Amino acid sequence: MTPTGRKPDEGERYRTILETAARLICERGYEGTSMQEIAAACRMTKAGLYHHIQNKEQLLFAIMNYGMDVFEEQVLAPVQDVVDPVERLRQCMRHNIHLVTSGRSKEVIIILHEHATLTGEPREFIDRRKKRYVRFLEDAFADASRQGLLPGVDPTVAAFSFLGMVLWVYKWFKPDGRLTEEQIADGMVAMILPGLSTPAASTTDANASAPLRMVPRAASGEEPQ
Amino acid sequence: MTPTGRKPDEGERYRTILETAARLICERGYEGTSMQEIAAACRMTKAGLYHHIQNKEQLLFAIMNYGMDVFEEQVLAPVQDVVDPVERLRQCMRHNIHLVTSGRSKEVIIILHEHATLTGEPREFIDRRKKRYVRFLEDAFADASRQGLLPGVDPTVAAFSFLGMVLWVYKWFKPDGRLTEEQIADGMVAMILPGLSTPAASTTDANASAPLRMVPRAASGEEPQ
DNA sequence: CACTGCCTACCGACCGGTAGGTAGCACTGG
DNA sequence: CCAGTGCTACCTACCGGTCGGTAGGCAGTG
Repeated sequence: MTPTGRKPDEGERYRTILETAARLICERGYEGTSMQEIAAACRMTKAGLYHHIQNKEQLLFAIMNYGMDVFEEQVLAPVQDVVDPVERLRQCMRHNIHLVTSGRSKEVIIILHEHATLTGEPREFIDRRKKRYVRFLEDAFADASRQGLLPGVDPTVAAFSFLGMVLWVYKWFKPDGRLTEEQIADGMVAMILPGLSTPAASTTDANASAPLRMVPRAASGEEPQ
Repeated sequence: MTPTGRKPDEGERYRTILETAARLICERGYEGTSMQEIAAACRMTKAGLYHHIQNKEQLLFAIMNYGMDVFEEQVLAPVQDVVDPVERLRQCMRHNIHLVTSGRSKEVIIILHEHATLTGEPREFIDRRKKRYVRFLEDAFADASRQGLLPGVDPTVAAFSFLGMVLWVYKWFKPDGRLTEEQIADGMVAMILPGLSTPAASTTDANASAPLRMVPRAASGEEPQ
């Protein structure tokens, strides 16, 4: 095929399998989705699917790792160099809410929902990756608290409160509902990260410390539904 | 039955079935728990179990309704007559966190986790019961906002933020971990419900309006696992 | 006798997973 | 140029086991 050496697949096929499986598992749950259904959705037979993966559990593990990759790239990486801890948390919150509401990454939703499905070493591996995010938030809250920018709440409680608010969104958000992603982000930022009174749109006014690293993300896809 | 009224069971057997099934489903998920396992845990055969219930879905529905009953009795009822909206939210938050952390009501955890498992009319029925709680919180936040006691965030966003913080706890709380239920409650109250600086222990100081209705529940079981 | 509460024994469907075969391609030696 | 070899990407057919659910019986109690 294509003598210049392209080879169209090279793991690309594998990634579409992960995405297809993620879509189904996100809709019906891990235990509620059969390998048969996943194979059919990939337009394959079950045996064909098993040519690419080892077993169902490893498939879930791969999906979750893929989801963690996406998360770290879209939420963590863009903000980790922001100097002001409160601004860091604000931007982080916005990115995280966007990730959950955009509905583009079913893998992330699966990580959230199937938090107790994996066991043993794979479970611990994913938990370690999650824990890194918790630590990141704890540090930011501790920083902010030390600088007197936020009331001194236990950083762990603060971090999990942040996470709860933001991640719970996947349970109730409707893309065509009354609330837009921006309204939710603005509201939640206002609730636990005081500061700027008009936080949306022009984020360029307040962060005197880290004017770089502003995310371009907006303006792309994101149709209602 | 039995005109003198005794009849040892009278639905008591049914309730222990619900509780046993809830324990298993809470641990392994709805789809991951077989009727065989539930029957065995009730020290019955599967056919024996089916003598008491109609089918698996109806069993889940019954568990969820039972959970909503417990929730309304332990969280909603004790606080709904508190006049000050912020104090109402504070007490509500504490009761709700207690319900989730005490681990006594697996049914409530199932309601949280299996939010998309039921379909059709049963699903809508449970959703309607949940919606009542959301409305209760929205009203409280709107009240507080109108009285200038809280910053004016959209009441729906505020309500779901409250819920996210509080309910997400089921995903990470460890009874024998560093954080106690009280520390979590104090921290979360401090984060979104400003006011009293030492809020724990004596809840008798703030509610000038409804000194009754305080729950006795405490002091019983609740070992650190 | 009727009824409750539970049993044994079984149903068809489906589960995750595999054995073994094959079509199509790239590469090689002659 | 082309047969042979090896490999990838699938397939059909099947495995033992389990799923949710049921028919029908039977012992105990009123």
